[in-house]
Amino acid sequence: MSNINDVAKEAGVSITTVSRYLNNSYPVNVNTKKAIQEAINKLNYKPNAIARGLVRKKTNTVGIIVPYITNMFFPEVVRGISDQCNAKGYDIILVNSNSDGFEEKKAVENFLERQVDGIVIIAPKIEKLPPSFYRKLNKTLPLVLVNKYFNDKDIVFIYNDERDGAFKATEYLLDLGHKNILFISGSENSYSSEVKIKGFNKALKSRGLLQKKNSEDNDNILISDYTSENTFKLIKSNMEHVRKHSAIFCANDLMAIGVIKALRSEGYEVPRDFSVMGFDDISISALYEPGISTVSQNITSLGKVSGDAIIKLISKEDVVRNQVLNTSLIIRDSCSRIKE
Amino acid sequence: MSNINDVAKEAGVSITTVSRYLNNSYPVNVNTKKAIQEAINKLNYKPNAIARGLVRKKTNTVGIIVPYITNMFFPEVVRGISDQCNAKGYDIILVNSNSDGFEEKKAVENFLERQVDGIVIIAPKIEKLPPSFYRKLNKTLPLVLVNKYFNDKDIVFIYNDERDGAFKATEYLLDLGHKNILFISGSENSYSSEVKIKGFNKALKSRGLLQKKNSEDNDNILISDYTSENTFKLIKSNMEHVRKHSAIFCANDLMAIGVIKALRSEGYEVPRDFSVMGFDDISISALYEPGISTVSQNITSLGKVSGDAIIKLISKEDVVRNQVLNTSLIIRDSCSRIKE
DNA sequence: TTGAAAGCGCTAACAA
DNA sequence: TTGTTAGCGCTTTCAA
Repeated sequence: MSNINDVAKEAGVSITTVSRYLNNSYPVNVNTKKAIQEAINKLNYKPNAIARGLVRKKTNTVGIIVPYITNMFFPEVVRGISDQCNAKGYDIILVNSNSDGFEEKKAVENFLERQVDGIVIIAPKIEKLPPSFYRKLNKTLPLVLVNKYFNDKDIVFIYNDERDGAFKATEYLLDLGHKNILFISGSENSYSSEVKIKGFNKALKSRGLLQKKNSEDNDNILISDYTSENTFKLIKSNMEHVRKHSAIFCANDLMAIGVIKALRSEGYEVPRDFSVMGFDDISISALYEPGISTVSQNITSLGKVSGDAIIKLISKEDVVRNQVLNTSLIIRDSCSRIKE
Repeated sequence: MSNINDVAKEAGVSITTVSRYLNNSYPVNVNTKKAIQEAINKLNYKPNAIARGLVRKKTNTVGIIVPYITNMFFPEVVRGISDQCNAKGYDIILVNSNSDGFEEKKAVENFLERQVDGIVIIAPKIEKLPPSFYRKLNKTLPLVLVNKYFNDKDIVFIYNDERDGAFKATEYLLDLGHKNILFISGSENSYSSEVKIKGFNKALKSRGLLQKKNSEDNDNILISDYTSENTFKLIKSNMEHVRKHSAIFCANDLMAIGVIKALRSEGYEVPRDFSVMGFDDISISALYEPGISTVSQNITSLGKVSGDAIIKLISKEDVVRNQVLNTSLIIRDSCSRIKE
């Protein structure tokens, strides 16, 4: 591997001039330019980004932390961020946290050592890591938090309006005449399930349908785990309870598929006997039969906007602190008007 | 941000001693250790990996190039590589090439400038970039090529035996009594489709069923584009031709779903009227109804083995040059014995 | 338009 | 067990 010295020697100039030519930072004589370029070609020289990063105190790198890269939702977001960053000359260091707060913290510290210019955390573990962690980090370097939110006016948050998505989906079901809607949550106390339940309840309340009880014995909510398999089992073993409802609203599409399969295995048809609504609009939902009505999370623009934001923060441009993206209802074939 | 000088001053020792403590490279007095650690804590010091990389000529980074991060197959591979690398203290720089040879080349050059310790290319564009490109790269630094192969005894290749997978799938169809099998290819002249067609033809030949023709008018092969939508259309507009066959073997699962949907919309049922076989075993295939019989590519171990290989290459350990992983037949419900 | 030299933060050879 | 010093490959003042 040749370095800038070799090039300078070969071209018969000083390394300063080579550097200037490389970076276009000062005028260089045309003939000198030619000589340098020839030397570069001859030696197959490539500037060392590490050395450059050391002196410039800028690595043109952004760190991304993702909970599960295998989760369909996230690669799409990573892709959006990565596209924006690459276009501006930044590279991506990607770390998979397994949705573990400790791993996330380790990744952040590693990023700091690596002198990344900015950090994007997708679905940060705000249930595990205290707000102070993120606040302090946000003071240290450009930071963007994606798809979660807590109250802080200095941090840049970019997320989908899941609450409104759940609200719209519930309204749609209500408009179809369903009065007893069962909600299948994906986890007990996560940010995402709480937000969706809020939207769900808001819609019920607006029609005077919200039962006034403490949340403990909410009997129109069942808790599953975001997987198709376990939701299948959950429905099968709670059929008696399920039968009291005419529509089932699931916190993600995978669970909606589990529900449909369970219902079928009990001899029911969707949407004939039950309406089933999903959330996320993963690619399966369009391919499945029946096509699953769901809430689209606008994943692509989530990534694009996040990538845009981190680049702007790094460039010290203004960025809106709190960007909430619209979700939209995707109507396919898994819901129908209630039979009287 | 404090540096090693600040720590040394604070602890009242030289920077060498701090460095030794940090790297555990030489014995340091217990009290000195304590003083240094206190200084580190007080100043919240983190070693600068860039500076360290410059002098050590090692960045603990591996570059990964992936054609489409949104393609379901690839995140799984990336995950495997990333797990292995992280466990050994390496970070991942990820670049999405859009399966474009030029982008891939740019990414490689960028990696070289960034002084990565090794490069893993998933599905390298060997149809566009000449073998010489990879051979030269392989002489420059540790390189692993995943899921493609060309004849070179110095490069480390890790790939699934797609040929054998296609062979086994075809044999299975043959064993069910199907004599007229239609193959849906995903592209015209790609490595992957050629390899699968070879396996397909080998099975036919072994039963004396291979038509002796030039490949131009192979009338048991239809060319699609790996998407569900276009395969749907292709089947619809070629129904007359399709009807001459009793089984359809698709080069990926998405196309299998497109085929099933098209068949349904023509009033047929799968597997009653046609048997349909996929390839890849993406997660939809288990959830779809009917469950799609397919060839599993062993994606997880593809990533794991690749990650392992690049680390070993970097550590100058021995690595098998040519690792082919077994594919396996996953039998679900989309194929049945032919009706007489 | 060009060059000499300092220095980015760190490691490692050499010396003590 | 510790410190001095050179230098990794580059950018950037300062001076010419």
